[in-house]
Amino acid sequence: MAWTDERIETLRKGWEGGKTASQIAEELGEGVSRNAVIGKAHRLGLQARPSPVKGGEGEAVEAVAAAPAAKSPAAPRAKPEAVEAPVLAAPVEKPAPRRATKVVANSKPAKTTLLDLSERVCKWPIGHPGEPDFHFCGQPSKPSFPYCEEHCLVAYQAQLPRRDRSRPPPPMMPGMRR
DNA sequence: CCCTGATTCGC
DNA sequence: GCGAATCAGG
Repeated sequence: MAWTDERIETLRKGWEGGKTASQIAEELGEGVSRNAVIGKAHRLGLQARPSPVKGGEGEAVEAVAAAPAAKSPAAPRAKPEAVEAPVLAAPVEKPAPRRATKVVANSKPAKTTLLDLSERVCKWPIGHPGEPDFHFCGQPSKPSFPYCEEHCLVAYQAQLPRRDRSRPPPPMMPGMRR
């Protein structure tokens, strides 16, 4: 989509108004990513917004190595390839202990509660509201859908001609009682 | 995991 | 000019 004056206006307004890039992207509608917003904002010169990363604090970590290009605007992005490990540092290098997903003995099923809901988890209710164990499906939702694949199939059923949908009753819906 | 903004770079 | 990919920090 093109950056019309109107959309740029929305962007500028939101950005200066303190909205996050995500919120602005959402406001601009589909087809506009958070990155698109940030990229455009910078190109427009709207910069300087509290970045969670910028503060960073300096501190000369290892010093020695020496980077000829010490003039990095912000976070320097070193390409993995070009990095040469200093031989004289780190006498005891640990081989990155992979954090195993240790599911020892007592691991709870971890039910998805109201508080766990987000844009990308399936919000299909399991059980009935008010019940002690009422929760939500919680599976990864289909992108841009409120439910996972499985529940989307149940939630979004093509409208059949009235004549034909008389007989086969619809499947049981969550929260439905008979 | 989720989120944030910043930067790069192929298109 | 654009923005996905990626980085880096919370």
